[in-house]
Amino acid sequence: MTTLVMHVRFLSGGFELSATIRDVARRAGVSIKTVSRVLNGSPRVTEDTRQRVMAAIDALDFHPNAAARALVLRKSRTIGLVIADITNPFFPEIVRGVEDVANRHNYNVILCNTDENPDKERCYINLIREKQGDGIILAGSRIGADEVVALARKGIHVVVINGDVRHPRVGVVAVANEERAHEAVSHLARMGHTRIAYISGSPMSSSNAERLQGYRRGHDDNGIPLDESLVVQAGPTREGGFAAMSCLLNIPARPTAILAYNDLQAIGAMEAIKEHGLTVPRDIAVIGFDDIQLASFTTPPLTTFRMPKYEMGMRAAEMLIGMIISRTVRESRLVVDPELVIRESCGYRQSVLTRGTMAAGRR
Amino acid sequence: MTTLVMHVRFLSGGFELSATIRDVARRAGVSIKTVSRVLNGSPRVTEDTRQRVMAAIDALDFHPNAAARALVLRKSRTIGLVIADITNPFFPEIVRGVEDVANRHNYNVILCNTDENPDKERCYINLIREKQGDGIILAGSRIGADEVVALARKGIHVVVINGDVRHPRVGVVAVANEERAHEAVSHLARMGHTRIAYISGSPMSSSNAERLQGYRRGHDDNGIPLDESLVVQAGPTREGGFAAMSCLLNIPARPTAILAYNDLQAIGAMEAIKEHGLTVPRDIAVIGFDDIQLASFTTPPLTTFRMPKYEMGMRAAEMLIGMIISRTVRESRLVVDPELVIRESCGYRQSVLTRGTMAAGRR
DNA sequence: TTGTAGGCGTTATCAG
DNA sequence: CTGATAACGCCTACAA
Repeated sequence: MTTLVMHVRFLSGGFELSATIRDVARRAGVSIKTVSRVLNGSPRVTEDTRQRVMAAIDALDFHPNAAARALVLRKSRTIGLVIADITNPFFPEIVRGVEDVANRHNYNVILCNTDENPDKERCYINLIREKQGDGIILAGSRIGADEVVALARKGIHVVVINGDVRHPRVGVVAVANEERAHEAVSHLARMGHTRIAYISGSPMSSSNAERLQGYRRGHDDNGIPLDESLVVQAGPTREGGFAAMSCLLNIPARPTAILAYNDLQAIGAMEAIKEHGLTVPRDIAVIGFDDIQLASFTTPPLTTFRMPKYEMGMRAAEMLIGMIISRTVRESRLVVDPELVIRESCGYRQSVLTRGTMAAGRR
Repeated sequence: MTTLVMHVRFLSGGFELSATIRDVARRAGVSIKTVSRVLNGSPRVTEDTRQRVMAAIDALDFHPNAAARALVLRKSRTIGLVIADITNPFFPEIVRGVEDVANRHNYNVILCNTDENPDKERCYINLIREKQGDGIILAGSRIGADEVVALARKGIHVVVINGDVRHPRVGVVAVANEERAHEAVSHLARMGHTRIAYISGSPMSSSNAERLQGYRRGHDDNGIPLDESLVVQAGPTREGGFAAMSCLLNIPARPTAILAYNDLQAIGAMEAIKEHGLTVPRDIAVIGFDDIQLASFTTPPLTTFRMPKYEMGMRAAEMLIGMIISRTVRESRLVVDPELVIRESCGYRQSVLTRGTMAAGRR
């Protein structure tokens, strides 16, 4: 008893130590466990004592120590959200969707930007594990599917957004990437295009691989010869798209249509085209992916596939929290099918004639 | 000893328990403390034993439990980042700035969206405290300065971005809001405008209050009569700006110029103006705040004040981590002065004449 | 309804 | 250079 008192005095000399459950118990004249019960909303406690405990709690400005709780409970009510880059307009809504449902379930979100760097991604995943994160959502993941599966095997709950991991213990919010890229090519083919370029994203990206696959299949199915020199890789940014397009503009038989991995690249490409003195869509048609907010503001407005970003984030978080709570995956895979939003960057080639139709097709 | 073995067996029946420092110690044939020393990079350990420990660590796929560490160390290497809404393009870059320096210092970021709801904000702040966050960054805070000071008094490290808290223990990355709003009004006055409206943000926002103040002072200093009916409040969104502008368009003597609390509102306002059959800037000039990416893509491109968003996030994080490490504030206040980026939404009234000049002033 | 004892995984204080 | 042991704050059995 004496040592305890000394100890307390010693510490409070230097710092104002935050109150513990023990202090609350003492002040309320009850046991520690009773306080714990009150904190956890156990019904097995008298209203009277509950009041006393509550009074003590805010008299002492007590806040339960989540670290201590996480230590014994082995759950932190924290999830990790690993994305490529919050600065890419594709992600904020996803993040918001995740955060909203997390918050609703009393979870917190640790945000991690990987810049599509697999090592950074692994590093973050480890950190989340160490922080006892209850689960991880991977969006824009650039590590291998096998690594993700390995995580799941270790008992870590993980949900992948726009990835292609197939494993019963890995939740997936997938996107019909191949089908849509195929659709884009068909759409362009119908308009008479035969030289269609693909501005590719990261080779480590499964969604990119899927789109590329759809792009290739689209050529086959529409009887268009595939010219691999029309596939050029770039970073997932405006700058990347600009650079890629610049290359594309310099090849002898330049493309008449562009499918870009994402809107940012598509926008960059349009800028390059303009700078080259050409016009979109008259000289070159452009189609993107994502439908970020900017897409409807460019000149001309960008034709693109609309991703239900907020919903994807929501679903992923619901899935993850479901896994955490039930320790199982109810529905491990969900496929989102983005819709083609036709704006003016990819009008029909005889665009002047059909202008009215085009305008009606907007929004 | 027996109990221990039984215990382990019992648990491993149900789950694969992750290895602890104790397991590593046993496997490496050293004491727990030695493992701890290796983990923390203490030099007081033989290279030989270090090797053995390291081997044991990855043989067991050991990951130190940050919760346990946080419990004893009273620091979690986690900071809370409380923002209004990641979906508002003003925030992603700030968040990125924060996350980058946090990561560089081995800190993690818990992201919280408050939607400008003070209660939600308080709730998040409490959560961060409970999670033993080492500090908090508030961006777009809507709680009172006194509450922030109270936090600091309790020993919680806090940095406010774009807020007006004055206290030696609160870090602040401030913005010269009043001065810039004043400049905007002066700029408009010089162009001949006398009916300048202000689309206001949240009344709880200190940055809004500052801009409003500058708006008012700008009227005084330029000899323009102030008409309070030209100040209308709205949410910090396109929808908010649209709604506010719609009101403004319906008053008898409608304004000829708009200063909006942020770009999103300004863009919404331009949409309302267009929908009303009027033209920007000929009929109504518009100036925003922030210079979000969209701003340069609108028709016409938006004149606005460029916020160094990434840098603001960086500085805030550096300040916070500095406070955490040194337990003091070296430079508690830093003022950022956004620059007016003149685009076409606010050309000179005789804009046709000076078109060349305007274009030169653009980016 | 309430209280007591022991442990969660790590670090820190002392000895050796 | 290394090791035993007591915290850190909370929760869960079990007892009362």
